[in-house]
Amino acid sequence: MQANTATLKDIAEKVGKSITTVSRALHGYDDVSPETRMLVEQVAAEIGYTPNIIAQRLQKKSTDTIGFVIPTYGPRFTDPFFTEFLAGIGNTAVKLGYDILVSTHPISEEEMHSYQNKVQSYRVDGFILVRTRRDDSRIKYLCSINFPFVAFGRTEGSCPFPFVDVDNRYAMKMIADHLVQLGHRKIAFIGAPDYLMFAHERLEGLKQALKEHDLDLPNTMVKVGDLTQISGLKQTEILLDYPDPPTAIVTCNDLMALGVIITAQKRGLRIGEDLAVVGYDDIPQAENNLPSLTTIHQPIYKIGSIVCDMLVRILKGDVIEDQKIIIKPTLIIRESCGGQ
Amino acid sequence: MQANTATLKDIAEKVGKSITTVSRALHGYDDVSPETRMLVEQVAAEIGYTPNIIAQRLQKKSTDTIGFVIPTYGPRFTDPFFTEFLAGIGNTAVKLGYDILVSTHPISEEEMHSYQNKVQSYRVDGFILVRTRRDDSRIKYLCSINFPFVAFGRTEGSCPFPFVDVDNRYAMKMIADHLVQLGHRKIAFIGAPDYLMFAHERLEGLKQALKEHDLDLPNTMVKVGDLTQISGLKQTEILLDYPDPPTAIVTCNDLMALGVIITAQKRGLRIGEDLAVVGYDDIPQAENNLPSLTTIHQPIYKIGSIVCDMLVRILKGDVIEDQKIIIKPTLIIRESCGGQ
DNA sequence: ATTGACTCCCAAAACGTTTTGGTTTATACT
DNA sequence: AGTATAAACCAAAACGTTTTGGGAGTCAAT
Repeated sequence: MQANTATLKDIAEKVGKSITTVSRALHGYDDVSPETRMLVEQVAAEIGYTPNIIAQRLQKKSTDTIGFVIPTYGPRFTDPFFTEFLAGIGNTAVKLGYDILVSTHPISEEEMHSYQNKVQSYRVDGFILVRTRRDDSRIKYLCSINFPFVAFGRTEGSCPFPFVDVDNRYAMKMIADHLVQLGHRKIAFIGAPDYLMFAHERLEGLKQALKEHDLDLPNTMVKVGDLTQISGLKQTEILLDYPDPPTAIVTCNDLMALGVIITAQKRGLRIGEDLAVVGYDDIPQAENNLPSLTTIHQPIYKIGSIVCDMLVRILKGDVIEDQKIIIKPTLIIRESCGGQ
Repeated sequence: MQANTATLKDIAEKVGKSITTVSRALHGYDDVSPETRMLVEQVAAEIGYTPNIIAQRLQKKSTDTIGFVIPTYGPRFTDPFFTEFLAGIGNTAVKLGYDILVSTHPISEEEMHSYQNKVQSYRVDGFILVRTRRDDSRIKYLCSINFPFVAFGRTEGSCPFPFVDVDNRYAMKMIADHLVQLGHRKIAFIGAPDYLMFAHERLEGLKQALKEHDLDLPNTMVKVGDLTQISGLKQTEILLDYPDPPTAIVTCNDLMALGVIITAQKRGLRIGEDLAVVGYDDIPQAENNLPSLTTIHQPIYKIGSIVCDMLVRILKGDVIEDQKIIIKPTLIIRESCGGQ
């Protein structure tokens, strides 16, 4: 069953030196003679020696592994966000010599077990957190035991921790300004559950930005979706059934925005003229859709990469000067709002 | 930095027994008196003992970890397939007590290093392979060293290995029959690079199925995409520019099919009437699209789950009676082919 | 009094690595 | 001749677990 089982001991026997010397030779210590080092390296290559990572980890008391728990919603779970983010952390981690331990978990009580278990059994050195909640038990837990982690997103709790976040309020302000400038006064919002920090921020951001234009965002114009296309589709039905429907719909992510467009098109509305639609994320489809989707671009891949890099630096004991990174997103204006 | 560091030794000291006895008590051996066992369990719970997984692994010489390498294409990589598949293996793995080590890697020379490295340094006990190639160096390598793995998809090589696959030729036959029955004679195909086993099978399957209807699939009617929406979009431009364009376009996945629809719509064609479009995968969007997409449904989540389960059984030394599972997909008829 | 069976326990080895705290030998300096 | 200094090496401990191969004590049957 096993390919390779060469150990330091095997090398030591071949070269007639001790295990200590072999180990030190391979690690570049300077108390090994050049000839010995050469010989050791040669024999190691010859018999195909690869260090046993598990033994190294036991001795170092670290795992060089980063934990990443993907919160899933139901079995038909698919969100472009996660593959792109995963690619970002994955490609960075491999460069820095770290492994990624991924697990998937519905948001639930048990979710915490997943974290606790990984911490307590020394499976990972640190975590990357995503989809932060306003009241986030994961963050509370990790803070309380002082376990290293970096989050994509903030929380409302008081404990300080390193994170990368996108300026959601700024994004909503850009959207509001753009829509108002195009003449819209009746604007609706399809958000996500309010316990999600980013959903809350986007809603509050939109409210505030509209207020600056002396516009109100009444509760009837705020719907809660679940970030899937189909929920965008359904919430739009409700909004468009109003006697006085909105002329613009802003959504919490592109997937839902695509749903909005479909419902509107089914009703014969012309997107960009009868109804303006704005998404959030700038997934690849936003650009190719018909009509193409005006949206907020967040560099997900890059954020994954930054988050991973920060975590590794923390794990290596570096002092992080900039623990709280806030990224300004950009508004990508396309066809779905018309007025071009 | 660390929460918990209780070891067997700590328990042993508290209860005044040896480490051996404590270990055996916790593992349910019957050479421990009931009182001792009770006491050990109580103390363990009290001081919050969790076994050090790394030490266990070193001693057991196994990692209880499954490797999964996601082949990525460029940084804007996002494919709904992978999140759903990952959720399938992830949720199954956690139930069976296995970890998943995910890494992302472009298809390249180095990709093999990623596998070799994980094998040689004892990082994983087995692999799950996906997107198999007709000539697959990963499979050759793992077979040659007799390392456990299960694949989603087959290969053309001769070495036998356990896999789950979808009957691609059967799927294409269903599509061909359906289209021919609707009266189509000029059918085009937008595939994926031919080195991918599933792309090859689907193309060959379509050719063969058409031949049974005395229809030809000329090379001009076969385009190669890269599974992204935008490539579906572009290849369709070419097909529709022909003086004698196809009346139906079959694609290798739904993302490309969505691209086909967009290009056709931009040109003012009515999908389902002027042009029939068929996808493959049945991603959630296929159902919600306007028009909804006729496609082949593959139970990706379930396949992930089965593959994971098979691998774990192999790792545990079970004899697998059914090493080659072939799943019959279903044709989901929706609006994009019309004729309903 | 011995034997055998049974119950309960444990010291030590093993997994493969890195690190600690040396020793030995040769060379150079007083 | 004695003493530093440096170069090259290594035995043993440590990381925390599981397993091996026993041992000691009790009780009942011979």
